[in-house]
Amino acid sequence: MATEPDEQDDRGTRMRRERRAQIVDAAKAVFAEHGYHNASVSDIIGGARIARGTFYLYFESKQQIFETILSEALEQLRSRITRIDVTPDAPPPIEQLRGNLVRVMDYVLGDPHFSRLLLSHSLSSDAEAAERVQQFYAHVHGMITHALTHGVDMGLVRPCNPALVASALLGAARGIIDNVLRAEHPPASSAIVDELIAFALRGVVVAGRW
Amino acid sequence: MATEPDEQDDRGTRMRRERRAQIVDAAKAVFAEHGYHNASVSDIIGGARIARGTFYLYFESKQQIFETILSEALEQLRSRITRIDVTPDAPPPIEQLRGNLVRVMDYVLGDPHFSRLLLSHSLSSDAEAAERVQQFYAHVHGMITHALTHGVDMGLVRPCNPALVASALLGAARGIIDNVLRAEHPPASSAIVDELIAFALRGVVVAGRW
Amino acid sequence: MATEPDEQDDRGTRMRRERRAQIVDAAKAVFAEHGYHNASVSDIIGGARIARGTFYLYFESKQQIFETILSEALEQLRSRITRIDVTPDAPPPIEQLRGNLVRVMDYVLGDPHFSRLLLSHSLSSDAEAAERVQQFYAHVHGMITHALTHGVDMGLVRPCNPALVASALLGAARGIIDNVLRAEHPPASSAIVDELIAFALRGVVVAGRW
Amino acid sequence: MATEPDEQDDRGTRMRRERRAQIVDAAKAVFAEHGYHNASVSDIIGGARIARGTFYLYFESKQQIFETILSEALEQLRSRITRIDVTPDAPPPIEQLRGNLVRVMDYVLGDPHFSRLLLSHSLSSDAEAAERVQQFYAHVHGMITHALTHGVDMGLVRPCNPALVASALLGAARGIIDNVLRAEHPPASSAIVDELIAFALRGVVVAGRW
DNA sequence: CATGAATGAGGATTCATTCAT
DNA sequence: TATGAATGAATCCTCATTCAT
Repeated sequence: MATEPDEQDDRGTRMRRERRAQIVDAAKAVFAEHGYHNASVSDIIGGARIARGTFYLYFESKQQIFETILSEALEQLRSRITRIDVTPDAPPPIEQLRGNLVRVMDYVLGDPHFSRLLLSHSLSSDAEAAERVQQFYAHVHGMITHALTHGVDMGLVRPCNPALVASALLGAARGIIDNVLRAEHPPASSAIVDELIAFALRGVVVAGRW
Repeated sequence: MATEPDEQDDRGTRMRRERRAQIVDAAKAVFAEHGYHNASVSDIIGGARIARGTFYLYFESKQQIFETILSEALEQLRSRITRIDVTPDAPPPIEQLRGNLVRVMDYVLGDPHFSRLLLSHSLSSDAEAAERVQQFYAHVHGMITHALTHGVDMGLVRPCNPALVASALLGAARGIIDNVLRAEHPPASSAIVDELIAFALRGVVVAGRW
Repeated sequence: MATEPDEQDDRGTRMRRERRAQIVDAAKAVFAEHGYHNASVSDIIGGARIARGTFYLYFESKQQIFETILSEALEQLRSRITRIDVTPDAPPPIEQLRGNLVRVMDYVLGDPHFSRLLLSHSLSSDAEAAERVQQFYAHVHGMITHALTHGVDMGLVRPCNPALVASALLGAARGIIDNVLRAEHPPASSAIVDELIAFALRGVVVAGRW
Repeated sequence: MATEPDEQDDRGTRMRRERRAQIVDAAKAVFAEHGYHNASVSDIIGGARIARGTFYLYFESKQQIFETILSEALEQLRSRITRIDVTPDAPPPIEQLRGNLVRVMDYVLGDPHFSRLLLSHSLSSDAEAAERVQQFYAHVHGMITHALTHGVDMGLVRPCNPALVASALLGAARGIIDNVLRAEHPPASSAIVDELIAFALRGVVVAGRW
């Protein structure tokens, strides 16, 4: 009565969104701590302080909430990674790469629990989810492979097996993320990214040697 | 009766060892195919062609056989990685490194299924097992960090955050292993290792550039 | 405001009755289609286009609405069955019987879905409802038994175990109803009833034989 | 060691059969008392004095044991009903019919709980089971219809709608069974059957009248 | 030692009912 | 009165583990 129908609807929708987010947050924490299989719906509803039935009001099943969380996180990550623009007027490729990495790193540091989950994926959960994660990595791997191939053609990248080196690069990034997630006081994204880029470009040996 | 007690014991012991190995083999295959949680004791005893109770004569629990297998595999890997000897008479460090990597790679290619399991570890199984895997990686990470620190001191490695770069290196190795394990016809260990070493040492850019 | 209090009350009462009927109709359809247990309150409120809570404003429980519907239907049937009047001035008993059967048959054909429910009663729902249906059949069975006993006394009915034959007669009626309800194009009530009466009176053999 | 392998196997098989029968008996009683939906697996295992898991060692699900019981009972009944042989040398058809009915009646009286279940079928359980029961009745209905048609052709049965009268006959039989199952001290099968046959053949009126 | 039937704690999911708005 | 989000008891089913033979 005090509010217009629209406002009521809005409030209803907002409350629903908030409740949903509350469950998702609890689920993320639980999945991150125990893994998919060791996480029980009881854990999730306990964390979210809701009744058992309420969970099923918002998600069809434990599997579905997991896949939902996964998809949303992967979408977040995908949206933070943009294909590098090599047209003349675009910013230097390295700057674009750095931008991608900083954005990813920011996300990772902002949702550390779930990021841990992404790093240790595969067989842990169900086939559907594993496939989704796998596709995400394949997607990024493809982008890197493409960039490397391009770089080799342009004489910027030394001759190599692009697919293999792309795996190494992706692995290096994951390794650093893993390291950072374990740290109590992780460095700022930019510092981390600088180290990663330096390593990726020039390896570990001092310039000129070798 | 036909054999002396000692021989009986020997035979008994040997039979026990064989039976145990038979179970371990079956369990390895099952864990590799389904992951820890989706692997059931039924799958294992089915693969090993033994009765349910027999399994528990050789192993305390599903968890314990998993940890046993894990430990044995990690021990295999550990034994293939030797600390790099920097005394004057020792072979060149890079050769020693290459040797480590080739031996690891050979193991990985020789037991690809279980290696997959090692790559996607962490939360998949129980805390105990996750901890063991974690310790292994920490062990290797420590060795790399040590070597990098040493290399920086000696002026061979460019100044960097050794722990972070060690994570990148370890990640790169894992990335390449992951890639190789997915390949239908993986290259020979030495070719893979060459690519990894080249990347680790010099990154991706052409020499002289940058 | 535009209407007097009494009219308001009337309207309120009428609206309440209509709402109630709306729910009953939906519930009838749902129970008839799915049976008591497989019918969910969600199905009912979906059919009645009302909110969940509204249902409980009109009925205490799923069980109660079922029993209500059942009672109303049984009352309908009861009211269509009149005790046969054997006083001299009354119409011939057979005509009265035929009247009963035609009225019942008309009801059955008019609400075929729910009639199906009545035929397959007993254990399907809760004890209370089963008891009600049972009582209805017992009531009818009693009437038939009474009539048969009377008929035997009057020399119209051959000597028999009246209770047992009453069960057979009731069963025959139910069998025919069952048959008719399954038919796509059921015959007219009177045709069905003629067949039933002929069977009940004379059985299947040709007159004179046996 | 004291017994031959065969005997051991036999014993194992026998024990398994006995256990299975023990569960089936308990389930029959529970289903008969509460109906399919109101019967819980807990009720069954409570009645059978076994652990929860044991139930699933012998049956896949609550649904499956119900269908199994149903099928076995229907098979029992089917095997007790033989097609009536009208060749010259065969026993009189009425005697064959009586034999069928007595055998059915004996089964019904021997397993009264389950027989109750069969009488109140349909929507109570799952679609699969309802279908099976329905098919059984359709099978019997078909046999009766066939016999009636034949009887009409031979001039033994008065002209009628055979399918409708078959429903009445089947219903009469079910009605009598229902009555007998409710009785505390049911009459002997043959007495019941005599009454049913008399009713089916000649109806209720005294010979000569009408 | 070997066997496999039996066990029962634990987990996912459903749905009739309640209650704050 | 109407609403529909929230509740939680109840249910089915799985599977690691035990133990009598």
